[in-house]
Amino acid sequence: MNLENTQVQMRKGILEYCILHIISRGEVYASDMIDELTESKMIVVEGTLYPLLTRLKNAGLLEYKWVESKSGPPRKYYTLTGEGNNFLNGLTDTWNDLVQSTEMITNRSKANF
Amino acid sequence: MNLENTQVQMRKGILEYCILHIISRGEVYASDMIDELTESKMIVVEGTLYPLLTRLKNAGLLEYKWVESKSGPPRKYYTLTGEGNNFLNGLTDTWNDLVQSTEMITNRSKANF
DNA sequence: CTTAGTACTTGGCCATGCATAGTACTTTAC
DNA sequence: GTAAAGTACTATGCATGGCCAAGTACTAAG
Repeated sequence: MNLENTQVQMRKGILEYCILHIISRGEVYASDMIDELTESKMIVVEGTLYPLLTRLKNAGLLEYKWVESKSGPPRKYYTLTGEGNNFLNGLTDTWNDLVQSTEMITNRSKANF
Repeated sequence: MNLENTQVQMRKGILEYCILHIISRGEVYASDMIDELTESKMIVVEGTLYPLLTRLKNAGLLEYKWVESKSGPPRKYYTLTGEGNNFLNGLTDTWNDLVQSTEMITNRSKANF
């Protein structure tokens, strides 16, 4: 029961939401996403991201196309499908509800419930 | 890959934080917590709460005392230990960071990244 | 004594994040 | 031409926590 472990647990599911959001803004490939996530302090490693992308693709939320690169192997550039967009909207609601619920609880302590 | 499932995943770890917060405000027993969590739309069922309380107690974050009830069996009234308080503070930071990171990502879509 | 209500317990399932190791392609160096 | 380094993606197996479902135990009402 340490903090690190709880941080991992708190991240669960939220990453999916963040990834979909990033992809919704335009075509990106895995390293782009890792860069942006790291920049936002949402640390993610390859072993987490790639399986997640595969899962989302298999679920029909994403699609990709291969694009050749000048420095290394070709890259998968991802985009959201229509279904992916709907799913993202659902997740947005879920996330907002969750944040609001949590705030409702944590702010009550100040108000001497 | 459905919304419900993701909602469950998103809840992971956050519940722990909410529970500790509720207990930090004063002695409560399980049904009190469920009532408050339900009120805040953070739906929780017995099978989720009780094991969580046991885990937190075994980790030394909580302690309880039995209090007899006039309408049913005695109740476990929980309070935070010193260690529990420290842990709660850590979780507060973690949660705030997570919310901030997520907002950093989700708000960028509006700004035409 | 039986029934209903309240409070707590237990065992097993499942999805996700992660660590780790591995594959495949391209460019550069010799 | 081939060895080394770098980049991008793949695969496997584990740990954790929320949840379902069934079960125990105590009290009060009929």
